[in-house]
Amino acid sequence: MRIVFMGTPDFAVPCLEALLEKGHEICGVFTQPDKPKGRKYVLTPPPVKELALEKGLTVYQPKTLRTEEAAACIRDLAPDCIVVVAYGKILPKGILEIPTMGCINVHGSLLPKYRGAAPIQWAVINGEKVTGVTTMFMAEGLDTGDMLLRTETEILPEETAGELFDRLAPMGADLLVKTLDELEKGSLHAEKQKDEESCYAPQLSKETAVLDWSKPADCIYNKIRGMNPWPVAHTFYKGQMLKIYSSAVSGRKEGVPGEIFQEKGRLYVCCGDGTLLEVLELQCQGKKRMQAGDFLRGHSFEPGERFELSPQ
RNA sequence: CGCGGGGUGGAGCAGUUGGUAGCUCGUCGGGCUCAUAACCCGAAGGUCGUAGGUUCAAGUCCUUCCCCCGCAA
Repeated sequence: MRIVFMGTPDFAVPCLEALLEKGHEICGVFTQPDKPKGRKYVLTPPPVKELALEKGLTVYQPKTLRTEEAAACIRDLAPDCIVVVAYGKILPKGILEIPTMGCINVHGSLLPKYRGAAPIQWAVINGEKVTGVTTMFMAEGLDTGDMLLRTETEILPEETAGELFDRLAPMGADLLVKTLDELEKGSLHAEKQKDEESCYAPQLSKETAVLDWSKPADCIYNKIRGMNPWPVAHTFYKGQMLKIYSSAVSGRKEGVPGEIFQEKGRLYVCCGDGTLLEVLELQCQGKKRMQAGDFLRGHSFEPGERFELSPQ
C-alpha cells in the first residue's frame, strides 16, 4: 500500500519500522520540525526523522498542515492511506479526505477512554489496571474516529509510564500492520466510539507534576509512576525542587500531610487519610539521582519538617 | 557566550573572616547480647576534579580547562 506516515517521538518509531518491514511503500514521512534541546540548545531531529533519513525516505517538517501548500504536497504524493502515530498536529478535514482508503491512527489507550496527548501516562496516574492500543479511522475531532482494532494489556502494579510506553509501542506497531492488512482485504469493521464513556488525557506539564501530600498514598504512588520518566513528580524541600522517581505505599501513620521522617535508614512522607509513602529514589536540584538512604546520610532533618507544595 | 547548582576518604554531606580535613553511613578487626539495619572498642582509607597564580601558609582567594546536574527551550 502507498502510505504517507506521520509521527514524531519514539512511540511512533516501531510503527514506521513495521510498515517498512511489511513492504509498504512509504511515499513520505511527516514529522515535527527539529527543536532545540539540551543545555546547549542543539537543534535535534525527532526520532521518526532519524529513522526515516536512515531508510532514505523523504521527510517533510511543515510548521502547520493548515495551508494549501501542505495539502497540495500530500495530494501529489497520492497516498492510499495516511498513517498517523503521535504526530502532534491536528489534520484538517481537507487532508483527511485525500487518501483513498482513509487515515488510520494508532492511539495508546482503549478508546474512548483517554483521548488526547498523554493517554499512557494518565492511565497509570489514574491507577488503571488495564489499558492497550487502539487503531481508528481519523475524524475531525480529537481521537474521536471510528475504532478498528485493539489490543489490551495489564498495567503492572509497579510499572512506570515509561515502561508501559515501551511495551505499548511495539504492540501498536503489530496492531497497525494487522489493521492495514484487513483494510486491504476489506474485512475491517469500524465501530463508533461511545462519547459518553470518553475521557480526556491532556499533555502533562511541570505544574501538574507537583505532588499534593494531602492525597492518599496510593494516589501519590500512581502519580509518581505516571510522571516517570517525564516530567517527573516533584515536591519542594527547603525551597528547592526535589524530584521523586520511585516510591512505595507503606503502612499508616497519622501526621501532617507532607511531614517527613526517617526510620532505619528509610524515608517516609505522611499523606492524606493517615497513609504513608516511602520515598525510594529522589533527586535534589543540581544533584544526581540517588537512593533515599544516600539522601538521608547527608541530610538530617528535625521532627516536623515537611515537603511543601511550592518553593515558598 | 541563555540562567543556576556542584565536583572533599566506598556513599551522602560539613568545612566559619585562608593556618595542612571533619560528620553520618559503609568496610575491616575485636567485644557484648537470646536477639536486633542495636550497642561498645579499635583500624584502614583523602594528590580536597585539573593546571597555574597570590601568600610564610589555600579545600578555603584569583585565573585556565575538564566533568556532573537542575531550570529553560
